[in-house]
Amino acid sequence: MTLQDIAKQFNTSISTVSRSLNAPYHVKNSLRYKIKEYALEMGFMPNLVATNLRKKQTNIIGVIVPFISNNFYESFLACLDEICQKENYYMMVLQSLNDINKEWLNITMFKRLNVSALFICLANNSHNYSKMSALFASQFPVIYFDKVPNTNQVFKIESSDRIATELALNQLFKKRPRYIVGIFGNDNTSIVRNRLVSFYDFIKTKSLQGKGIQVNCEEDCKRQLQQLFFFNKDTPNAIFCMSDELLIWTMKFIQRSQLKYPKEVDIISLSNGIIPNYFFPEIEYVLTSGNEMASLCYAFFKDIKNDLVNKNGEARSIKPKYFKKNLR
Amino acid sequence: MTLQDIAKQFNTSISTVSRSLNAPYHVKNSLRYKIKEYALEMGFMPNLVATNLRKKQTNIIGVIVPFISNNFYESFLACLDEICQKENYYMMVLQSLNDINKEWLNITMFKRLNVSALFICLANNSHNYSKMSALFASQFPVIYFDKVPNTNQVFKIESSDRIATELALNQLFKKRPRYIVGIFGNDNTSIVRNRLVSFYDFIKTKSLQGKGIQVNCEEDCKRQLQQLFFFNKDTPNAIFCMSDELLIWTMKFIQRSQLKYPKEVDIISLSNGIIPNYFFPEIEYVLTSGNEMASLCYAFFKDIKNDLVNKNGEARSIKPKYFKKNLR
DNA sequence: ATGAAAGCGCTAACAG
DNA sequence: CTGTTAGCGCTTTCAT
Repeated sequence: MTLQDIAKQFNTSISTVSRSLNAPYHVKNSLRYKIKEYALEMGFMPNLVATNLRKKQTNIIGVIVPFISNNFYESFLACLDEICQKENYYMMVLQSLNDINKEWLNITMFKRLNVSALFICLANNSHNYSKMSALFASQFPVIYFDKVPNTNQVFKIESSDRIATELALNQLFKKRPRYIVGIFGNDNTSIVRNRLVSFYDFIKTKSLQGKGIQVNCEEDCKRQLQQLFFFNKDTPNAIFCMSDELLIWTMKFIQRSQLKYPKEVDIISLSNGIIPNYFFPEIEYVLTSGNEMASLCYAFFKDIKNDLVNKNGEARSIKPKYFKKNLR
Repeated sequence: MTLQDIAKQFNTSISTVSRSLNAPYHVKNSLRYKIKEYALEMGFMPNLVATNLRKKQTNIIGVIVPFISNNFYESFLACLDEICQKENYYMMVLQSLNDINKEWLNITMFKRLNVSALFICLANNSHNYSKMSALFASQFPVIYFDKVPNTNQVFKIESSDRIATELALNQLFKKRPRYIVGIFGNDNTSIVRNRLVSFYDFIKTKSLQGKGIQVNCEEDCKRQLQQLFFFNKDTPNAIFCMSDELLIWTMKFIQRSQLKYPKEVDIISLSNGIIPNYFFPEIEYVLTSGNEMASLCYAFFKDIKNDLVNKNGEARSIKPKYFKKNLR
């Protein structure tokens, strides 16, 4: 069923039908009502592909993340999805699997689909952003979030790694820890680097005993923690985990070693709030939720869109706030 | 940059350019090479929207799931994504949030986008499938998976709830349990019903003592388990969880109550294999992975697609196999 | 208030 | 092997 079909039904033209459905004020009321009713009754659904081709706009917001199945991105996507629905956009998600070739493939896909905007969290070591910025540039906004390029020439929303890390460490600090272990991923992303540096800065400022370890798998994590907890003179009594995944590995170690927390060892994590509640007692954490970042991305997008129209588009960066949870 | 632009560059027609790029055998080699090279160099990307309008085909496989952030769907999506990439399809995911209105919105969206196929796991209590089947019907295949309509008139891939449940219970049975608790969701889905019935059938057949409880939240789960474990004459010594979420709640109870497993209570779960490894010792489980279902969906789709061409399309249903993991 | 017509970028049937 | 042409379904300008 197309506009054509409806037009025939009323012995009128395609334009009139189109106008009845979209720009009501230009069609005689009586006719308009009849057309709308008929369209509704027949379940007419305008072909998006045709509309998009004509309008050169899709109302699709393309999102690229390394993995869909990650607590942080999940919360980001859930929130963005909700916003999009309210605002009459469609969210389309593709994952890069941290593969920069796949990332590029996804980018071109979105370009060819004429998406209205691209929100992207870069794959590790991605250098695609230079090509990409050129590609979309003046046509559609590209907003980088979470893992962002190291340049000021783009729109980006970074995670405030330093603030979140300090918030968590301060929480541990209140309970006068003797020796803090920081557990970090061992990939070379800005996130890991920032959190690691903030960790050591904090340790230094507070004149604490502390050690940051970088682990690449559960086994590695276990090995390093065993070393620290059972083969050292000084036993740590506080742990900071920079992510959910690391928290899981750490908790496996804790349970295996039958260490009591928070009594023998105090634990805090950066998290989007799901995993820490899988354990009893619940783990303290600083909420680094994707929700806020999604809201910021969308707000940023609307802002830029207007700017693009006014030709004032200019690189800017925003940082979200963080909150502590499950505190004792 | 469009075909037009390239055509001008070589003083030739749009068709020749199009053919050079898509149907090489119809263009003189020398010209073809030059055109392809030029297109590559200039980073030409054919407009998908135009192609789709013309071909009435999008190469997008639309997927609707209740939630993206669910271990089972994650594995399904990850696997399907991989397949799609290999086969030159794009996977587009929308979530219904178990809201049948949002589900319907998503369905119409996919319809209007002319997707090549729709894979859908129904929202709880959805009755949209009757309208939907009519909508897509002969045009595109609709494949229902996991939560499927209770009719034989559609293409569907069900989970083999009975087989998976029996596999898990048999594993418990080997260790001669005195009293098995089965923990089930309390939504009225076919999955819950099937697993619950299988549970009781098994208990009966083996003449075991057993009780199935249905819980709707962590608190409820705790309350009911406390009752069974601490306020009853007979204490259960084996637990069967029908899903990951229930396993998490159960483990919270176990840890809180300081029950030892597998010594004091043996635990097994149906799972897609992530959550059971969050605990130490790891929990035994029967793998109900989304991966296999994704493969089956895609294979089914290709099959139906050919059938549709041959006008032999006929409702069929397939069931996947399951495997046990983490066994002791 | 309405219709005719152009055209978004592409493919494919047809003619040569 | 190549160009011309029609048209996918829709929006929008320009007449009337």
